[in-house]
Amino acid sequence: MSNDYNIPDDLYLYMPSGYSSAQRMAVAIDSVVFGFDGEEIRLLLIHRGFKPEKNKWSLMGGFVQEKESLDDAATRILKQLTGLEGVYMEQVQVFGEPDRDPLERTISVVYFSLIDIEKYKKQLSEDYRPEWFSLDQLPGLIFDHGKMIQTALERLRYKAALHPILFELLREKFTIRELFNLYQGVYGKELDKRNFVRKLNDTGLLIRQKEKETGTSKKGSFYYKLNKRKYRANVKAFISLMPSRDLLR
Amino acid sequence: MSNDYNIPDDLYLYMPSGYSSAQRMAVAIDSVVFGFDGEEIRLLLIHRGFKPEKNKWSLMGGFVQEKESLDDAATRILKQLTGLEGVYMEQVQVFGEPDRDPLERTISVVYFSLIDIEKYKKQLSEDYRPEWFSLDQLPGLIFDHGKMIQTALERLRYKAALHPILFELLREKFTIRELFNLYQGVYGKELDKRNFVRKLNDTGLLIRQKEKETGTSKKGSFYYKLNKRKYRANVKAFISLMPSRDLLR
DNA sequence: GCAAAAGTGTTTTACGTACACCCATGC
DNA sequence: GCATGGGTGTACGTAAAACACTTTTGC
Repeated sequence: MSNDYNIPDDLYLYMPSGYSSAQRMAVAIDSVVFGFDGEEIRLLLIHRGFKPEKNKWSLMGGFVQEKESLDDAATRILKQLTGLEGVYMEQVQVFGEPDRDPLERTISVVYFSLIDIEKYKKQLSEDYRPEWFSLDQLPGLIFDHGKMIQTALERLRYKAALHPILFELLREKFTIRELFNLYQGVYGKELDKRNFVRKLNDTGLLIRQKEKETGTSKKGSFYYKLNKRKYRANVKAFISLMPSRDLLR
Repeated sequence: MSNDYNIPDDLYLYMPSGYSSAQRMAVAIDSVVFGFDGEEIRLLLIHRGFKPEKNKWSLMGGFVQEKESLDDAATRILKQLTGLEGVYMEQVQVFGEPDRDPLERTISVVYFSLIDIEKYKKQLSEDYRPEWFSLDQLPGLIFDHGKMIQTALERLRYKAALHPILFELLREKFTIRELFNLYQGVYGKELDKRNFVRKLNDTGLLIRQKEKETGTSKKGSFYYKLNKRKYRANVKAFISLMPSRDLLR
């Protein structure tokens, strides 16, 4: 018996130099980056130009460094790819099947982030040969990255059904049509424009600008900005712009 | 340059024998076990009988083994403590601050589980000297376990506000009063009994039994069982027994 | 003048909420 | 017969949903 309490070795036990029975594993971050081009929601993937799995696509990822928290690592990796900081980001889930990575046991912490696709298009690091993909045209992905994306998307839908986080995907100025397209795209579902707009106005989150966007219609549509004070107060609150009936399946 | 694409070494790179730049870390599970005694919700902690942090309390935890998935590890650890299998369990979040464990860098994946406190009281492994604690009387906890509990509780509240998972905490037969107490306890909030009961009946999740529970009242109150078929179909759906107004803060 | 998108209102329905009384029983 | 917890019903208000027409302007 190794201790007074009949506790198996694989439980927490302090040893003079590290835990006795813990197997050490590589710990990675994989980042699911969502963007929105005004028409549909898109996902940023990087191209895998080396073997194995050459010519497949991959989430942007990397290993957690020695003195780095998980959030810091996720932030760093997103910045490497997009040049962005201060982006909305959320931990989704950890993936840790023993054989998920054929090379060695690796635990991967998945984050999703929501970025403004237009504003940062040119800041994208070309080192990774990134491309934006439609959700319905995703390519073959390495490892369990397809499942990660699926899980991240479900989480996004879940969260966005109750909290107004999808605003993070829009430019500073946006039209209601864009927002409408965004919600329809995320949920793959037709919405009633009139009810949507009314709910939207009721939130008090929008500030109408004087300028109009004139590219898509003759009449032109007003630009809006987000009321940031109100937004910050409400991200944690329940604000659903989706019909309540069939939120999740 | 180590490769064709100008990719830093801390990104995924296949090397003949493992990843070049990944620091290996211990990967642990910590398990937040909720139970309900008919009156209030409780949390299962184990006593830390050895130094450092002797006389503090701790979540039940352990390390992920070499060929074990995270879910399997969480299942195993719960079984070690409670003897239970087939329990409702959910991954909450990973905690990975660099200094969260003073002995060595350890990533901890937190799960919460919902168990029937009565049924399994006697199956508890005494090796760990476990005790049930009220949420408002939690003792001092090691490391970041206090924060883990806080996060798990928030997740439980979030989830249970929308999905009928709290049934997992009840015995096979239970009274409406117990369920009512449970919801009030989880949210620390007074509810209207009449509205609660009506919503409950509307769900169609309950099957009234012929027997009554007679301990707490002279009239006696009917036992109910969960309609398991309907329950399974609904765990993933939106069914809220909470007032919708002030669900989350 | 007409096509194309923008923008706005009303009616109906359903759900949540507030609220109060009778029932069965053990003592 | 009364105290205790068990169990049920109704009226009201608000919010969601269904539904259609007018406006603007570039061509």
